[in-house]
Amino acid sequence: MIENLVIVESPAKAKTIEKFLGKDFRVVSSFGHIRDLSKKNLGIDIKNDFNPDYEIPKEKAKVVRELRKAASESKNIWIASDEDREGEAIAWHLVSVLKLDLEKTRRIVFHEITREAITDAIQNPRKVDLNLVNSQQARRILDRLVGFEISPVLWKKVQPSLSAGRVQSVAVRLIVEREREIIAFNTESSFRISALFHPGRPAGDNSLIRAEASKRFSHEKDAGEFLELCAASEFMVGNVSVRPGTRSPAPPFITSTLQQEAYRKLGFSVAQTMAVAQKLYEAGKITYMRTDSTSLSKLALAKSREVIISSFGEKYSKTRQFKTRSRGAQEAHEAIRPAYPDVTTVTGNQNEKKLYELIWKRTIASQMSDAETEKTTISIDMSNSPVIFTATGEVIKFDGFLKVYTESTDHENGEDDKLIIPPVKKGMILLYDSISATQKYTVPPPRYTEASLVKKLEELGIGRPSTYAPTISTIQNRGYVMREDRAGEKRPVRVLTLAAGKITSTSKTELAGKEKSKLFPQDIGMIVNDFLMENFSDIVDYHFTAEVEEQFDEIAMGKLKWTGMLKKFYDPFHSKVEKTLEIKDRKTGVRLLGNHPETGEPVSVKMGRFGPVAQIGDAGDGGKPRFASLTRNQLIETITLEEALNLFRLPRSLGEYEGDEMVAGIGKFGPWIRYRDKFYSMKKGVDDPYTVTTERAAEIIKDKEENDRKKVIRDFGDIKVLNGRFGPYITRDKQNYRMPKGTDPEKLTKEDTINIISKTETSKKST
DNA sequence: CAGTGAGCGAGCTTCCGCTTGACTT
Repeated sequence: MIENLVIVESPAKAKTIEKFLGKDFRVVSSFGHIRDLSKKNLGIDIKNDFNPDYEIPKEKAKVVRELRKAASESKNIWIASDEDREGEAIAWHLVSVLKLDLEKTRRIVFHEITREAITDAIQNPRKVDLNLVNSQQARRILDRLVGFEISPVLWKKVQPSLSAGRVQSVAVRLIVEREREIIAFNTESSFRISALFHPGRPAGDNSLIRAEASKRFSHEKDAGEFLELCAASEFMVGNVSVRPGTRSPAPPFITSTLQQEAYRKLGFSVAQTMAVAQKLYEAGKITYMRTDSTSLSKLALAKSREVIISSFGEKYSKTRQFKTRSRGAQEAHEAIRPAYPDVTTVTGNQNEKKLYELIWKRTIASQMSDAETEKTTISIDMSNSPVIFTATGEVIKFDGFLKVYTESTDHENGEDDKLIIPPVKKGMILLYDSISATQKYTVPPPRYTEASLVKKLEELGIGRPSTYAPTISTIQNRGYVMREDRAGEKRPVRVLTLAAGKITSTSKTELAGKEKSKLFPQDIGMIVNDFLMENFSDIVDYHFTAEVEEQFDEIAMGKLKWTGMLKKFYDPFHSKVEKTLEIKDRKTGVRLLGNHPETGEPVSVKMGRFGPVAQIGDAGDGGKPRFASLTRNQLIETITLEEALNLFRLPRSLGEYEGDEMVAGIGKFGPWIRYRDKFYSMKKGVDDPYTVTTERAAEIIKDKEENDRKKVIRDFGDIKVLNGRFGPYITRDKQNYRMPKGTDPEKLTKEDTINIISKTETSKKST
């Protein structure tokens, strides 16, 4: 018999805690929730006060078996699941599944994983808080009702296998609406005037002052006239102001900020960040990575202080505790920090090292002094114009936390790098080195990255640390959005430059609209979003989660009955579901583009059975419409009549090669040529399926065939020795086998290859 | 891997939030 059994959620936590408790304690883990609503159907008896039908999922059967055994062998049971709504529910399910006594079971919580906190927790047990449990049940049931009643409506009225939910549908809405802002955006350009001044004779770069004019000019002509004014003007220093300032460090990482910074500084996807952090956590190198709290344990504060003082000196230390800002935070864990702040680097792969270093720097910097700065602003007046030039410069007087870490921003171009301003006085005459008018374009709002979407969701209080990464996967798996790159387009930039009294004009180009790893909505995402906006606007409302969260809080405080809250939500919601099911037609997002210029038939685009499709003509009156699939990057919302008509030019015949026809088309993976039932890819950026000639097509086929011939080194019928991207290999039944080192592929016999294959097969089985 | 786009019907899909392995390649 074991004296005491402690149940926690995470096995890594169990291991740590066991070390702190004596041998009278055994610590086991529940691996999160052990029970959930039935998977097969709704899992809720609506008529019977929303009575939930809980079951133990298959993958949890083993854990539950082991927990039951451990419980039966123990005298006292302590449930130490996390101190939040979900943790309380886990405790309650454990009581129920392990058939414990609700009155006798000791519920304890650790605010941090330190000996002190754990001993303190053991001395202050309480009972399971049923109000908190009920608020979790309300949350769980509401999410199930929303997801499992709206999704089937989508299957009937839009497309099978789609999904909707309180969290994912808002994530999609954000992306769709941002795209529409970008589509509607009108790019304008104006001329921005910047100048380089110097006091008297130029004395090298150090004495140059970079200043910007207060006025911008819409047209090149006006900008040119202003430069002429400048050529004839005298420049004099107006005001000089020197102001001290401070900069403070960012709070320690929580899940969302870690995801953002790992994306900005290391280029990690949200899922990748979580996977690497999980490794570090399991290895005991960092604290728990799914958290919404910025607070640090007393121990971490003290340790960080020691590290800072010994590395940088007393002056650099400033112990601080940050208030958690995020909405709906439940603060069951600490911030994400190094388990041992005195450990600066860790072993492990490159990504683990990089992420650890980032976490270490952020934590340490948060406990360091403010940086002290001095900001200088001077204005420069013109003798013949009211336009004023302004120059700003900043110097760091004391670096403080900046010694270790600076937070990145989402703005890619850090063009406002602060320069040092040489000492100047009011009334001093300045000479220009050069003054230029540069064409600047306005930019549309940026598309979301995975990380910036997480940031936005968190601001809205939607989703939890454990669900940000899965939510982003879900909306991509459903095809609602895709993470993509765009090459961007070149556009002209006009520059006028005044130097030594002469104005010259030049033309440059810049790249506009280049995108890397951004979230683009797809047609089906836009259609589903519009459908939800039309029929379930309250569910996809940005405030919906915040409003129900308020009610969950009231349930937790015992001020509101959870079944009553659900009824009040469900009745009007369900009648909307019923009403929406009465809609006759499927929503296809159909858009009429105009009429065919020759036949006059209507041309439209819509979501078809196999994806977005363009259509010429109607099906009624025995008419046979023609169809063509849209290509990647074309949207139903933005495609033009001309682009749609162009789609019908493919597939097109390219003439004959050695007596057989060649056909060009565009597929999922780019343009192709079909010849004798085989497909040949066209070269990206070289060949265009609309214009490729018969000769060029024949050449592509010849090249490919020659490459294929080179590819086969030995041919033994069912077994072949081939030349691949990574060198020679053996293939049989679509299975590939590596060549042992030092073999000459030309000399292989069939026997040899069979030997190699059987050797690889047996070594595979043994692992 | 790429082409399809008639219609019917059975059986399937789906949520959010807590936790990690056990599976494949």
